[in-house]
Amino acid sequence: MRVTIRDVARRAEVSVATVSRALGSPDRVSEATRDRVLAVVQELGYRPSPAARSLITGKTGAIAIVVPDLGNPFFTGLLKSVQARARETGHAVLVGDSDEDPATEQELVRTLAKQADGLLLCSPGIDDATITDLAGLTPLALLNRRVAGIGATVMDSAGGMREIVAHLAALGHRRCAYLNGPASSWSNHERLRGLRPAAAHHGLEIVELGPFAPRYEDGAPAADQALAAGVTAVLAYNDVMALGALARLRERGVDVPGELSVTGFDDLVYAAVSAPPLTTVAMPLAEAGRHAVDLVLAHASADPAGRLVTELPTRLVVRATTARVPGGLG
Amino acid sequence: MRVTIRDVARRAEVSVATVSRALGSPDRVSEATRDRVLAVVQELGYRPSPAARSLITGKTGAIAIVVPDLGNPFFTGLLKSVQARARETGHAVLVGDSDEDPATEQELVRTLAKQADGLLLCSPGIDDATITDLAGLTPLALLNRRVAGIGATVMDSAGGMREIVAHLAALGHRRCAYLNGPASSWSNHERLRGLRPAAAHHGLEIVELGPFAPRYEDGAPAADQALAAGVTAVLAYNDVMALGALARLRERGVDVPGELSVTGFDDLVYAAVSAPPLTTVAMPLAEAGRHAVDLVLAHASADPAGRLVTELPTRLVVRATTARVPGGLG
DNA sequence: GTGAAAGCGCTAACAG
DNA sequence: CTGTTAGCGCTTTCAC
Repeated sequence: MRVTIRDVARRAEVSVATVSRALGSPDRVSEATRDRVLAVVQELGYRPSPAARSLITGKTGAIAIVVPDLGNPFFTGLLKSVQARARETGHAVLVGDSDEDPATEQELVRTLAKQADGLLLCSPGIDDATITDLAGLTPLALLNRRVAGIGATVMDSAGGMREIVAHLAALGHRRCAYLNGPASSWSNHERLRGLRPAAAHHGLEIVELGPFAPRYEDGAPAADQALAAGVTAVLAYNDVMALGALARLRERGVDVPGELSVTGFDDLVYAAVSAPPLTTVAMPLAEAGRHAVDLVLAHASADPAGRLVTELPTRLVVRATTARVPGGLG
Repeated sequence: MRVTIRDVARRAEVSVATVSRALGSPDRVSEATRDRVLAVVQELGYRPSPAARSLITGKTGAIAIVVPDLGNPFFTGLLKSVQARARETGHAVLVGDSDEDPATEQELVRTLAKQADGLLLCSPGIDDATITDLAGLTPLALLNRRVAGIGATVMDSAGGMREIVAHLAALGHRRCAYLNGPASSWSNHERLRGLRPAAAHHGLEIVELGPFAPRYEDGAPAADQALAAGVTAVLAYNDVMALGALARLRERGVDVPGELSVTGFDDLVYAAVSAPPLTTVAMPLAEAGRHAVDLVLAHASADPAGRLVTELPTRLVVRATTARVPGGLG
């Protein structure tokens, strides 16, 4: 706004074109000129206007990410790594929080699409058709979701679920409850896709409860229902829900894992401080964020991005909320 | 990029100016014309280019926030409420994570300043002079920090600390450790500003340890030092650190609060699920975020913003990590 | 290697 | 109430 390219040009006694080149393609300017221009740039503290530049190049120098809940450490973990990678590539990051509302989510995408060179979408909520539609607006990369023809970075939920089931089965559990996340959530489907066959395979009966919102507060009613279902283990959709359930169980005097085993999903840092520390599945957040940024940027520059969808591995982390089934053979 | 204002103008058989007005100042266009234009806008899916608009108006329609660590729920809690408020006012939000590094922080501010109408800075790290300098670049609002002449929203750390001290003193503690946050952190100073006089007043001896980085992992060495210091209570700089310390203490078989009391600061959601649930001080994050956005926006539109700095109250939340001093009179 | 000039898409006077 | 016109700050042909 204050110091423009003309100020620099005048002071360096060159044309604005030369200033522009000195900054953008240093090798198309003589060394002497470049040094002089750069010195003036430094002296005046000149920074090109992103808006003006954007108007011409069509690039904004930003990427956007929209998530369902910034209160969930899973998404902020992703955001942190996205921000870091974006910075490395010289991009700013715009963030939108839809508060789990599909309509808001869509509006956010439509708005941010114009303000960013690419958009990362963590959207359990929107339907496939709409996503395909949205993908026409701007380079789009999905996180933890697959939609035909759209680039995505996913983490292996089904595999993680299989590990949980095997773990529980090995501990002698035969009747467990699964606390569903949002019904429309892709991640929830994936959990089920891993859970059901694995349970059948191990002869585990699964009582499905919910759906519940993936919020800490919703862990309480979920825990109550699980208790009423007469199971020996509870598999929660994610850590946040498991943590909420744990708090409720303690409130009701239920011994975890003595009377009831509990598992989460995500391995938030705080899973380690719960009482007791939570058995859960670790998600490769840092890698996923980095990967998704590269994916959307490649797409934005029409690079042949390589694989359209990449699946990153997950890993069971056994802590202290799972134990042998009560009254079992020990 | 694709459908421009001219396309709309042509299709609606009006001039581009009319389209612009129909969108921006609906009351300066006849109802009939407006409806026709709006219909075409709808039909074509036209959205004004933020870059072009920005170039003229000088407004970007975004506000930026830079924080030291997106992995800390304290900052993401703030971010969530900032995002919500920004959306209400029609602004996008840019986020920068400095990873606790002052140099990165400053670079982030300088970059984002050009891309936003205002900037919220959570900067424990940068020195006052630099902040004053930065404030010349763009409307700036500080969060949890006071610098002369600059708008700020702060939460009453000192007051919270006083409450903790009074609580601990009432439980019979006489020798406590304080785990310092970053030495240069304004919040840490504020904690001390509340702590020292209150401790003196209550006849409490304080062993100051650290500084430590306000990260979960740094809770472990902090806990070890506190243990070596032979105190009966440990006051951590914040919850994240307290949670890390708690994990370490459990690892070492120390009974909290039987042998040692522990307090945090911030009241993150996860403070309630720790083992045991953490006694801490609740910070008015939601209100602070909202307030800061309004402050910076008022500043950006040269409104007489009212109070330059607003202090929001904090509140002690007693949970289960504090108890009577061991061997006390019970 | 450098300069002049033409816009990028839009808003804001200024006329009518 | 509506149209014409002049840029916002910059990059990018196109000449020289």
